[in-house]
Amino acid sequence: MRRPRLNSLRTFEAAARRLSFSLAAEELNISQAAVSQQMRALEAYLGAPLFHRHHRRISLTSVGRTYLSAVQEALDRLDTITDQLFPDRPDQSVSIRCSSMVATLWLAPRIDAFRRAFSHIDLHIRTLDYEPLPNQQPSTDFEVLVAPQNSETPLMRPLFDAQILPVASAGFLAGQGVRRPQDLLACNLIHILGYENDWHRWFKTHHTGTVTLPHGLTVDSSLFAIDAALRGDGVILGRRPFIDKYLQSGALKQVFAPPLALSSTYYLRHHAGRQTTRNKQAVFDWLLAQG
Amino acid sequence: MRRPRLNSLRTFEAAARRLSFSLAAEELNISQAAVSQQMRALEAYLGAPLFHRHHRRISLTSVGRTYLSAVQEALDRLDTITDQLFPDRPDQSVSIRCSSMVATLWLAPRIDAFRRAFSHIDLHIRTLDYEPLPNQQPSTDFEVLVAPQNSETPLMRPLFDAQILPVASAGFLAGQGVRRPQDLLACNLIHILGYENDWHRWFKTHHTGTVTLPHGLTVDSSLFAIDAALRGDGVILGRRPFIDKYLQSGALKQVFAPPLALSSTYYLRHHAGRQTTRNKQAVFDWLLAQG
DNA sequence: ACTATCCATAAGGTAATCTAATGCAAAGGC
DNA sequence: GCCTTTGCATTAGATTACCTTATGGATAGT
Repeated sequence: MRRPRLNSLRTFEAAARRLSFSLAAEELNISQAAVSQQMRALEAYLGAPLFHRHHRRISLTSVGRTYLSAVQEALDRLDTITDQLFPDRPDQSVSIRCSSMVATLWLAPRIDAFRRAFSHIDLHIRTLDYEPLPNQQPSTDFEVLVAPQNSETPLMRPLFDAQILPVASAGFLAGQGVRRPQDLLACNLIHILGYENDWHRWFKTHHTGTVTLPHGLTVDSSLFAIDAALRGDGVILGRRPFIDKYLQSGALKQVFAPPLALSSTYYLRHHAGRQTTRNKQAVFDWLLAQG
Repeated sequence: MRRPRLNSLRTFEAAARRLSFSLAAEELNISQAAVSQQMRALEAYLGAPLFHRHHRRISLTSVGRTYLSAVQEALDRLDTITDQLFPDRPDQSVSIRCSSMVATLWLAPRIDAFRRAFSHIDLHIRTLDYEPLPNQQPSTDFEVLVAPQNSETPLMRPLFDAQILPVASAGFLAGQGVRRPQDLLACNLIHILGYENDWHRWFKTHHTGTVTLPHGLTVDSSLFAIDAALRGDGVILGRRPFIDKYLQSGALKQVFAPPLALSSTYYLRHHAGRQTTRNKQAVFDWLLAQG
């Protein structure tokens, strides 16, 4: 006897509130045609038109207006109680742990696209620059981390390869005349806590002979290091693709021609201990595609 | 952010109210497996169990109980306002016009099956024994009527062929010794208003020679005629399949061996003037399959 | 023990729903 | 006025959600 197509009431609410099928479609992340069809079906089911169709706009019929307020009230009530009773729905939020550099320079620029692709999913970002304790229960769904090559498993897939190479501001470089790796030893090298070894690795790879590293500035975050380099405080071991935008804008310059770089692989790890849902899997795949 | 699978709330309401997936499935006309899957999906979505699973029964969790009352209130509200605003939903009811005999002896025995097949559809039966005025707007979706053979069109399909043959109660026949058609002329023939011609047709077909019909009892409805025959008041021209159940039980007997019968075709007509919906089409097909 | 009952699960099919492409009509820009 | 843009309708085809059938496990009743 009674059975409105409940899902289509969500569509009706949006279309009636926005007074536009197109805007409702955008809001619901479906096509305009889908809204049109659903409304046609709903009206056929109810046996009365809900909308007046004008040339380039729609308006509510009298009964449509009445129905809208009733539907809004019922859906509001339902949504409110659902949110109250089930505040954190695992399938509706995704948490990801990564360094502040990854968060700021890789993830943040993609958040807009993320929201477009997954408008109904909350994204929780937790930045932690230190290494996780190996035996600890993971607290996030995903994690972006650096690991040796060939670390790939189904739950830990390569995201991108980072190039680690010396960069500095154009202004800083102009005054130094750096040509060969060993010339760098005379410059202000900027060090990052937790990554102290990188300069050693770099010199070991690209310079033969013993090296005594100058200790100019040491900062505790890659982001600060980049800031310092942008201000012309010295040379950092920058990591592409994070610093690509500064290289493109010319704010930072590569000290040498491309080959003089280290490489390390960033992985995206899926913590299987936590419940794996369809949505999380979709986000996992989307993030990989961004790599 | 928020998006409960609205349709599954209907299932939840039924399952929680009946405290049984099987009974809910029956009520909703879906399989038990479908209920089980929907509840699993809903719980996964909400991130919390709604039911305790016991050995052969389920019970609500505390949060499930709270959710049930909220969902019931919201759905009730929605259903109430929908029924108020749209009292006659064309897709939710089907009307059919037929004679009282067809209604009582053909349709009524099938109503149970109909409700099982279309539990959400209201069936309106209008019995009218007189012929419809040809140029009048049809007031029902379907109509069962007798028409000449070869009357078939896409909108008017043959439902079954009725055999018209003399029958009477066993007790009545025992006292009469009827052997040949003309023996009938000495019996009480029961006539039906509107079908007066049938006896003439029968004698014309199965008896050569002029006939003067005895006029015993005349009733204004086939149902009364059958009643009269059951009481032993005389012989009627009964119509199979309507009287099949009396023949099977022995309450009525065929006066002659089977060949001595007339035949007429009952059709199911679909009134296209009225809105044709998916449901109405399904009912049309179902009725034809019953024929 | 044995049977019947109820829920869970998996595989596969059906039906609902969506998208992409296109049409149409009117409004707004030039 | 003509042209472009905008918004809804419609269709066919693809995709996804949903349902059914079949099966298994567990237990309560016989």
